[in-house]
Formats: sequence, structure tokens, C-alpha cells
Amino acid sequence: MSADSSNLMEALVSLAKRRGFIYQSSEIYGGLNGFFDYGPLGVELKRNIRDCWWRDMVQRRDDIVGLETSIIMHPKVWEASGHVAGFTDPLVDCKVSKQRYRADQLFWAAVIIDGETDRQIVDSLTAKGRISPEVMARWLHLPRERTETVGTKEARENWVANRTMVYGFVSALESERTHTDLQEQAEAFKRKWGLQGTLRTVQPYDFTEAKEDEIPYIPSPATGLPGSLTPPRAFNMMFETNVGAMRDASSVAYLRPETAQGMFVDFKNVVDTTRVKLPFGLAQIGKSFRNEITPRNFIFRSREFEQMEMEYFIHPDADWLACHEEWLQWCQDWLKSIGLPASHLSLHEHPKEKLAFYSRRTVDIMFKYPFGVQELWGIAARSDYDLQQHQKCSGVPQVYFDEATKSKVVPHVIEPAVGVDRIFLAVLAAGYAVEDVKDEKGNVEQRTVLRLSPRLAPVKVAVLPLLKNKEQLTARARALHAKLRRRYAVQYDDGGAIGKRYRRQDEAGTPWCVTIDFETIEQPGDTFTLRERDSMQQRRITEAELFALLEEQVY
RNA sequence: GCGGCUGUAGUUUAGUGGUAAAACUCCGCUCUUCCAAAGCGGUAUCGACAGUUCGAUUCUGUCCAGCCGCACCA
Repeated sequence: MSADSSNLMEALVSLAKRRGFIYQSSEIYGGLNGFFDYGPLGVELKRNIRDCWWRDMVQRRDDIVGLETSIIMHPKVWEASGHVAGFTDPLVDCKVSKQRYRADQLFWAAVIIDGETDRQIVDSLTAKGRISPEVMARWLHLPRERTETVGTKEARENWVANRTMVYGFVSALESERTHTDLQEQAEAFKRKWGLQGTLRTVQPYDFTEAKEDEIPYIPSPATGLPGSLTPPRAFNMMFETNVGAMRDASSVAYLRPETAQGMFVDFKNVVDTTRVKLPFGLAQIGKSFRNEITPRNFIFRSREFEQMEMEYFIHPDADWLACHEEWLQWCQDWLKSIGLPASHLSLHEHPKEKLAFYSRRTVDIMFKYPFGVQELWGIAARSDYDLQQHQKCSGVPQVYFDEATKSKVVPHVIEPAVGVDRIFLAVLAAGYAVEDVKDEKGNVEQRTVLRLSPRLAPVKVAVLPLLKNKEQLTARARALHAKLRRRYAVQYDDGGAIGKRYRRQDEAGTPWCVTIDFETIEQPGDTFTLRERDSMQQRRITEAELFALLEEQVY
């Protein structure tokens, strides 16, 4: 990341806090990594993003209906979707090579030799961190006694007498020749350290069976050297909770990691109780939760976030590729309609070999964030995988009756899924500008402005009496404010000089300010000054014209 | 999760082993006839917790949070 883009992010974070868009969660307690709060302006902007999407995606189309499903669902939903199985495996990191392994796929074995023992070699191995006396002690009695603890002096003398020793460990990844591999490594180990005696056939264990004090002596498959592997750690992407007062295994439930499954699970309900016909879509906006390993980049990747997802169900024989293309286009057009510049948007086609096995095609709409080009909106062709899975796991047919062919079909699905928070950050980043402005005397000053689309702006109009202490001005301004606020998010501001109030609104992204001045009350026509955020141009406007402007621009 | 760097008003920064300063913002008052005017007043347990010390915001450790890189992101 360049210094400039880093500064831009810092400026955005600072502005977001200063103006009440976004605060760090639980800040007075030191903050909580990966969680954020939306302040008074932030909550309006976020609501507008949701509302725009909902109106355009659901209310203004006749083939899509809405849904709001519960955040906590039956745990079997996540077994069916594959979220439980895919993410409960403990993982092992190699701190040196940065490789990450599944613990049950990483195998290791002790190098055990019967025969003469050279005390010097043992000391040398110990000094080089290949093995410790305590770990040696545990491996003396074979087969393994897992309850054995630290060896005593007598025990150690006993091993020498027995002349059966463990000299270290070898490791290998799971494959068809894991055992052979370990055996060969053990032989190489024996040669390397000049050990005499007979090498026992290696006995592989997987890494979940490694004891805490053995782990430091098991070499990393990446480097061949011990000391860099972490203990196996569970990376549960889903947040777990318990349903009901009693806390036991049967009460475990999860906070949803995506809103999509709610729509698949209610597919049959909607088909049976409403009059939808293929092709049709189910849309949902709601919070999702993922225990991301590294939340980063402000609200871009957080652990609690809000999704806007739509599942578009199509006939299995329909031209899914054409449908996929249509949605790809729709989503790009929508992003432009809320003010994201085309120059910041691009497409990323997931390569075939990286696709999830059930996906036929996935294309991401990327956005040029200050910290790089990142995924904004994923449009996936998910085939009929999810409905088939739920049909299988629930035993309830997930079918649609096709009147044309008089047959039951399981529809396929095209899924555009986007994060509200990611759009939030995108419009903030794209709209943020610091401009040089010349005042009357020609002095250059800086102006910070947030160029938000009027549809998204938290405040549509600020109503400003030119002066605070002139009753006629404030009375007229309050009357206008009262009338506007019935339909629009507006602000009344009489604090400080007029220029300061304009700039304050610029930072909040307010597209228009109207100023009630002396011309308003002294001249006929009841006109106000309308000041535009982006051009800073002023013109006179009547109340009727103002409402017409808002009707046109805010929808 | 690993490594490096960082943490002082709302924001951006100064500063010191002897309990802290500035600018802007914000709030209140006075004033103000169109682009951050002026004056006065107000706003900090110096990220948290331990330790060293007569005394720690300053030194040490742990934790938390942030930034950068790597890894991860079905």
C-alpha cells in the first residue's frame, strides 16, 4: 500500500468518526476487533443503501419478493450447507514458512532405534532442539503410554540400559505414500546423525494426537526443522451459541454466516403460499456473522456484517449462463446508479479450478478501494446444490411443479450477494475529496467534501437561516424545515457563520443547502438561496421548485 | 494466526522520570447580510493492567486496539 492510500484510509476513518458515521465498537473498553457501530449519520447512509437496493431489487420488479428469516436457524441447516463440516478441522500453522495445514492431514512419527546408544549423540540432539529428555522418556515404553509424565533420572538410566531410544521426529503430509515417506525420513535421520542400531518401523500419528511438549520437536514439512509448528487450533468460522437455558451439546446453534440459506430453507414455503412462477427471486437483507481470522481494512472485513442477497431461481433447462450475464449487468448498473464511478469498477472471473465444486461460474464485481482492488459483489451460479442438499437432509422435496411439462423440477439458482458495509465504504471512498478553494481575497483554502448521491446522502437538505438572531429569518426557516422533514431527512442549523455551516454540510455529504436570507422575507416571491454541494453554485429557488427537485433526485 | 511499527482531548499532533501543550472540531454565550470571521468560557483517570522507583504518561512486562507485510477469507 502506498503512503497516499494509507493516508486516505486514515482520513476516511477520521472523518467517519468526526462526523458520526462510524465508531469503533465498545471503544471505551479498548475496542473489539472486527466490530463497528454506525453513528447518527452512518445509520442514515446505511439505511439509504438498503432502501435503494430493496426498492430497485424487490419493489420495482415483479419477479422478486422479499424475505426476512431468523439469524439463528436449525443447526442442521449448516450441516446441509456444508458450513459445519468444512470448518471444524483444527489447523496447524508453520510460523517460518507461513504454511497452514489441516491437523488430521499432517502426519508424524518418532524415530526409534534399538541398540547401542552414544551419550554424545543424545546430548547433541538435545542441544540442537531435536528432542528433550522428557519427551524421550515418554517414548521409552512402547506401545505408547500416553499418561506417562516427565522422566526421572533412574528412568533415564533405565533407557540407556534397555538401549531403546527415541531420537527425534519426522513428519509428512497425508498422501498415498505417507508411511513410506516417514520411513525414508527416519532412515535419513539415522544416517545424518550417525546413529547405530536397528531402526524400528515408524508408527505414524496425525497431528491431533501430538502432545503439547512433543510439538516443538516435530519438524515442519515445509522446512524439515522442528520448532515452527503451532498446536492444532480450531478455526470455527461460525459463531456458536446455545438455544435454551440448558447448555449442552444438543443445544448448540450458530449465528448465520450468510443470509442465503434462509432463502433456500423457505423456498418451499414461498412457492406454496404465494403466486410466484419460475423464474423468480427471493431477496433478503440482514446481519451475518463470521469469525474471520483477520478482520482488517476498517469495515471492509468485519465479524458482524450486513448482507443483501438475492436467490434467483430458474428452470434447470433454462439458459443459466445468459441469466448469469443479465444479473452481472444489472448489478454493475445498480452500483453506477448509486454514484460509484465506472472507473473504480472491474470484473474478476473465478478460474474454473478455484470454483467451489457446486458452482458453475462465479464473477466478482471488484471495487478500487484505497487499500487495493477488492471484491464488492459476487455473482455466483450455484446450480441446484443448495436445494438438493436441503431436500436430502430434511427429507422434504424442494421442487417446483412445472405446468408446461407437468413435471417436478428442482430449480437452479443465480446468486448476487453484496455487503452493505462494503458498499458503504465504497461510496465513502469514492465520494471523499479535499479541494482547494479560493476565497474572495484569493486565498486558497481547503474544503473537504463527501460527494454522495442524493439517493444515499444521510441528509438531503440543510435549512439555514442566514442569521441566528433575526426572528423573521429563523421563523421562516423553521417553517420550511418542518414541512421538508415530513418527507425527507433534513437538518436545521443556525450555529455560527453561514460559510461554516456550508462546509459542515459538505463533510456530511448533504447535496443541498437552502438559506433563508433577507431577500426571502423582504422581496416578493418567497425564494431562498439554494447552494449546491459539488459546484458550490447558488441560485434562487421557490419552495415548490425545491420539492420538485427533491422528487426528481431522491427516489 | 505470525512478524514489524504504533497508542497523549472529538480530530491531527507537541512534550516530560516530579500528575500535560497547540491547532482545528464540538457545546454555550456575545457578535455576524452568503463559503470553516472574531471574543469569552467548557471538554484528557496520556489504551488497560501489573512491575521497577520516593515518584511512571515517560522505563520494563502482559493484554487490548490500530497500521504495514505474510498467511487465511467454503
